[in-house]
Formats: sequence, C-alpha cells, structure tokens
Amino acid sequence: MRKAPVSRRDRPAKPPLSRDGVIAVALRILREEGLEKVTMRRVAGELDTGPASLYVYVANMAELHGALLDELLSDLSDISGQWREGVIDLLGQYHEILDKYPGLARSVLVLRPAGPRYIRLIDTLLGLLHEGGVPPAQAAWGVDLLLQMATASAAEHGGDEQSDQGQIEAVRDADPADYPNVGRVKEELFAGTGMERRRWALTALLEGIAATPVA
Amino acid sequence: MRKAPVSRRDRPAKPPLSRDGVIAVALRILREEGLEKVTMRRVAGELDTGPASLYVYVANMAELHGALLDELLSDLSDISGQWREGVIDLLGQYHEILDKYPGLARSVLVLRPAGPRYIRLIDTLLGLLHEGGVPPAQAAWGVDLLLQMATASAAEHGGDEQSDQGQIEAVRDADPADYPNVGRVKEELFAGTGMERRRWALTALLEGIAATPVA
DNA sequence: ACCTGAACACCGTTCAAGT
DNA sequence: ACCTGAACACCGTTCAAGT
Repeated sequence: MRKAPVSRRDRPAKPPLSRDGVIAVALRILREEGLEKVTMRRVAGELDTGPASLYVYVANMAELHGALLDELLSDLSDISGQWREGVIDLLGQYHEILDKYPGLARSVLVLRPAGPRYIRLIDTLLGLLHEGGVPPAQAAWGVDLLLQMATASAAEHGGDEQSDQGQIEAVRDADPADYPNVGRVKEELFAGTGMERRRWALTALLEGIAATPVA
Repeated sequence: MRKAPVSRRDRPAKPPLSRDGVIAVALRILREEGLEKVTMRRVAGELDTGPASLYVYVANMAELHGALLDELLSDLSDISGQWREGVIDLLGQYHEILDKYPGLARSVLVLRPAGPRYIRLIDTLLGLLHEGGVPPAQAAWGVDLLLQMATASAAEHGGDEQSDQGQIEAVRDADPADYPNVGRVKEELFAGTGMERRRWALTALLEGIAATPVA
C-alpha cells in the first residue's frame, strides 16, 4: 500500500537542523543498526537533507564519533566499594558499552575524546587512584593506559572470526622444536574466558601503575 | 613526450601473478607512499591487471594487511641483556616499526596476526618472561597484553592533531570545581615525552604481569 | 549565515564470462 | 584453474550557487 501524498502544509514543518539533532539521529541509527550504517548520507537522509548540510554542525566523521561516544557514556553508573574494585568496575562498564560497537572503539582509539562525560570518567578514575594512594604522576599516566587498554580490548572484537581462528591455528600448529616457548605454554595461551582475561589484565595493569614510579 | 608504443614481443613478458608478487608490490607502495595508497586497485594496476585478479591470492584487505605486517617484522633484530630490558627493547622495536604506519597498526589491532615472524615474536617474548621466572599462565596472557599495548600505542598516532589538541584543551579548561581530581594533576597529565610515557607504560605493565597471579 | 545539489575522487568485493 | 571486465553498492568531503 502506498502512502497517501502529503501536502506541504499538512506535513509537519521540517524542524531546523541543529548539532543536537544530528547527533540524536546518528545515535539512534547506531543503537538500532550499528556504526556501519551511521554514514553522513544516511544521517542527512533521515533529516531530509543532503550530506553537505551536516558539515555546518560537525567538522567530520571523527568528531561525530566522538560525540556518539559521549552520548553512550551517559549509561555509566555510579560505582561503590574500595578503590581497586571501583576502578575495575568502572572500566568494566566502559568496556561493556564500547564492546557493543567495536567500530566505534576503533575510532575512539585514535580520537582523544574530549566530551564532558569522558572528562568526568577521567576525573572519577583519578579520584579512585588518589583514594588508593597512587602518586599523582603515576595516576595521571596510568588513567590513559587503563582507558587505552579497555578501548583496545573492545576494538579487538568484531574483526573476522576468520582471522581469530587463523591465529589460534597458527599457534596450535607451531612446531615445538621451532617455537619452544610457545610449545611450553600452549594450553595457557588459549585458557580462560574473555572476561577472566580482561579482569586479570586490568588488575595487573593497575598493580603495575601503583607500583611503578615515574622516572 | 609520449612513450613509443612497445610491441607485444618487445615488452618484457608480464610475469605471472603470485601471492608473493602481490605482497611485494603492496609492501613497496606501503614503504614509499603509506597504507592509504595500498588499495586493491592500485596494487592490481602495478601488476597490469584488475583488482578482481588479486582475490585469487589474498582473501581480502585484512589478510593483505596481515601479510604486510609480517614482512615488516623481518626488520626486528636480536636483543640482548637481561630479560626485562630485552622485553622492553623488543617491544620498542615492534612499536617503532608500526609507528610509521598507524593505519596498519589499527588493522593489526583487529587482526590477530598469524604470520611466522609474528609467532616468532611471541615465542621470543615468552622466552624472556620464562627467563625472568614469570609463571606460564601469566606469561601467556601477558604477552598478548604487551603486544596489544604496543600496537594500540602505534595506532593512536596519526589521528588528526586536531582531536589531540581538542582533548588537551578540554582537560586544560576543565573547571577544578567540577573536576577536582583532574585539577589536582593537571600538570602531570601532560608531562613527559611520548617515549618516556611509553617506556613507563611497558615497565608498569610488565611489573603487573609478573606480580599478578592468574585466578 | 545557513543550506544544498552536484560533483569529485575514490573504495572493496562479487560474479559471469572467458581462456 | 586461473584470470578478468564490468558492475554493484556504496563512501566522505568540497564547493559554487542559492536563500
């Protein structure tokens, strides 16, 4: 069934474009269909205009991705408990959010996000490290690292399962005579669930940050 | 001046296509002009054929990137000294190689590389950790992490300086009343050169890996 | 100032058809 | 089996021209 034609005056007036409007549409497409569908052309289409019009409100695709991250970060909730658990919990939440959108995680990795919610996240993490007595220089450099690791871990997902499988095979088939060290720990290399490994990784990094003086 | 037409028999016979040939051409373009220029169309063009022909020898772009990484890794040289310094040195070399091609680093992050030189790198790192008395499970999980960090750090480069600058500004302008923890360590957040921070990061992570038992 | 149509300059991958 | 021309199904960004 065809839609009945709608005359210009019956159709709701096209709302004026705005940065918030652009981001809201992009966010909806992201949530419903994934990052691949968030193209300038598609966002513009849903706003009844052409892609060129968006460049009045966003500088480029990278900036739009940054804005999307900040929107997603509003799902971060308060954490509780001791500082170590707090850091792990908060970074776990951050990872969980990004893990749904591996493509966005890849963008974020090169983005240096600057939105208010991201700065808030940095501030909260710094507060927890401070509470734990981590010296300021280590805390400052460490927060970058913790966020990088959580982001990279989300970015790693959603590559082809094919190449995942390729590495597993290559390692499993590695001749122990040629690769003695791989041979010795072959089982350990594949052990553990993603979550177990991620949790251990965060714990280890946190430990190192707290224990390693700068210069 | 136009090139004189070359008859079919004067022109050197077009060498048959091969996987190695495809990779060799891609590697040359990568070294001379960067990853953006390594397109299927361009590689095919230099081999006097169309892009479709390459798919006989490489499954897709991701696999080609994996092959390029493995070629680049032949520049890794032997390391010496104690195990800690060895790990830092080797990962420093790895980072230096990837740092020239941030786009490739981004690919590698989602790639799970499986080439022989990458497996060799894993084996060498495992050997060093073993030498240092790091328990096998920690070593196995830790190598993944160390490589992930080195790769992510190379991938971060070569985003717009614009967004780099954006984050620095956002942090510098953050109101200390709103973001007290950022306020407290503002200088530390920007301190240090890239190399100093990278070296510290690797040291801290290595420390954590060695000190944090699995499960 | 804001908005846009149209163009610019490309992509990776597939597939039917050839040899 | 290997190879390919042509097409499919798109991209982000710029810019001259309009309002």
